[in-house]
Amino acid sequence: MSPEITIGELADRSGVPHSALRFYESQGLIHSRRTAGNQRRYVRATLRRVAFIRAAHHLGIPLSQVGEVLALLPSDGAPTREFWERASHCWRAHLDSRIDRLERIRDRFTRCAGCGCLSFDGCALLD
Amino acid sequence: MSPEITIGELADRSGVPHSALRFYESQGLIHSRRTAGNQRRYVRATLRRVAFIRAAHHLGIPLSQVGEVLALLPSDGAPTREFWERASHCWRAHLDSRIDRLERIRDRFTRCAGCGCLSFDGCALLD
DNA sequence: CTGGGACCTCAACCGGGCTTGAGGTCAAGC
DNA sequence: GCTTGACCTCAAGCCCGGTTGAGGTCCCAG
Repeated sequence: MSPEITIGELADRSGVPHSALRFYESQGLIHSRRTAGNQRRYVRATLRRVAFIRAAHHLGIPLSQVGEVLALLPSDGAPTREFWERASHCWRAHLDSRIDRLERIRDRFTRCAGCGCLSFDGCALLD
Repeated sequence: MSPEITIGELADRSGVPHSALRFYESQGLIHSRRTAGNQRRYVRATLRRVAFIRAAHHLGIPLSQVGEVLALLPSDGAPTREFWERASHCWRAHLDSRIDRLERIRDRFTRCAGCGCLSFDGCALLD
């Protein structure tokens, strides 16, 4: 079991297609060494980075923000526990605010739909 | 006060830019008559249609779906009260399900962040 | 009748998060 | 040595909801 993995292995083990991995790399979220033949080789910690990226993505965090926080790690480093805790705290807040926003919209909508108005002067939905 | 309005008036009164109004028209969400000089003239009911579109948009409903429901009205018709009630019922459900989904993600995330795992076998976030 | 603001069309571009394809190279097994 | 599959780059395309710009026309007030 080599200490480095190819892009195919990374794709298989993370469930993320090659194309997306190359894209992440182009965005600076992950990094690779190149072999003499110009092929990518990843350290195994990259698996964790990819997991971190997918988890964030799943929460609706834009890649650019994920990049910002991953930039705080060494380029070949996996997220540590402390790192994960800080990020998750921040994302939890992000999720909460998205939920709040939707709930506020829903409540306003409920009042508005009740009145059936849909007019320009008076319908709270059309702010 | 003319029974018809220009695109500039529609833009001013609805708060939606010309470009977006032309785009809505290209998508079949609103309709216009053309003058001899090829300029658009809208019936006033179009203001309501635009309000309807913006309200839906605000709720996160894709334009294509808004188009589907607006297609049930005559091309120059404003949404009626009954129409609005049916649509709002449907959108309310849409909003509820989005909120549910986010809450489920949040709960799962909260459990996962608590364990700090971020591993591939066992982390619920990486399904 | 003229000036200028409102209007027209069509095409290109934006961001986000990739995918797809063309055309070429690398590496491992037989 | 040859085949085959995994890999490479770069460019273009997709979806969504528009915006921006170029180049041209309409129409109304003075």
